[in-house]
Amino acid sequence: MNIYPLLLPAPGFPYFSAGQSMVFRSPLDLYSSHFLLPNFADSHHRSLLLASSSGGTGAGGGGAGGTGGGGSGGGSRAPPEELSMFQLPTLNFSPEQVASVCETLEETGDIERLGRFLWSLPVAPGACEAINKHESILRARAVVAFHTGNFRDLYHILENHKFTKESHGKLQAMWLEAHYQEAEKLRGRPLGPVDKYRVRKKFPLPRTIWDGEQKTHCFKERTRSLLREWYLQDPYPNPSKKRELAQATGLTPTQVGNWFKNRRQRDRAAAAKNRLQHQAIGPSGMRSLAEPGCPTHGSAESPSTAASPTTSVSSLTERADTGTSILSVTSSDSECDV
DNA sequence: GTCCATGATTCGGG
DNA sequence: CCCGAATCATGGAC
Repeated sequence: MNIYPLLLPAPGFPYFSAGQSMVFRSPLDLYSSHFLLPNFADSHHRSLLLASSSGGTGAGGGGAGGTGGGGSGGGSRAPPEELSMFQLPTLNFSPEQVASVCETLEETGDIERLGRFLWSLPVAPGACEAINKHESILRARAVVAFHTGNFRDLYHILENHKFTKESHGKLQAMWLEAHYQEAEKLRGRPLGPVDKYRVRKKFPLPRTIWDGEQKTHCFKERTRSLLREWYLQDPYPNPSKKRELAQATGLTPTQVGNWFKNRRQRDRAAAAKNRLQHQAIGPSGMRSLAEPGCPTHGSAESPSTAASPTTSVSSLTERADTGTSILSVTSSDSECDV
């Protein structure tokens, strides 16, 4: 799930990190930042920016490893002498222009350049606030923080600014991936699915990047019983039948297909297990098959056994393929109403 | 925490 | 495409 390949954090990356152990950029970085900046002051800043990024000539391709972030948000500030130096050329563009540059750089994927650009922005209190109003700029800062491994900053940005739905997907992926990477580093081995699940549980998405919509876990019972009925008649529905069923249930044809596929797979697994136990314990011991834990729930519903209204909402399984009839009643089937 | 049920996804085969 | 098999993801029960 490594959607955003992580760049190694550049040494001396200052950002708006919590102020501890600030390391400042090299003179070369500073110089290249300044060299770059006048280009943005005019109305062609976007095209100039892009042209310089591809050419790698002089200032454009320069900047060495020193990525940087917007000097706001987290609170750290450069010492006065440095502040006065890089404040000078940065006040020529409007927040809108800055946002526009951020969007362009983010789209092109030039994260290092985006970082340098953000880093060059003014740190004066008024300017910071104006700039922080723009989602593109905040998102850009989050992207750069992620790519440089500044996860504290990333979390701080994501937790403290409300983002629109359009940004949610990307920001959520960064939130999770950052937490995965931290957890992985902590335990010194790759995370399995369960580990990741626990990480997600431990660090739920902040509401600033999540609209609170729950993913559906189960279909409605009405949907499920319909699917079971049709499955009984034909476990291999043709495409038109699938569409029809999709219409009737409100699911997509793919979901219907998945449901049938899963149903068949789990019936087969149950049958296999059934056979195995049959061989192992002999015919006299078949009673144990109806015990909980045997994954025969929710399989094909026999019309004869489903006749009772009380059992029709439960799952009754008939193992026609093995010649033995197993009835198992699940309660889980009726729990979910999605 | 672990196990289970269940929907979704991936992958190789035809 | 669809299939089966394996696996992932997720919510819930215990």
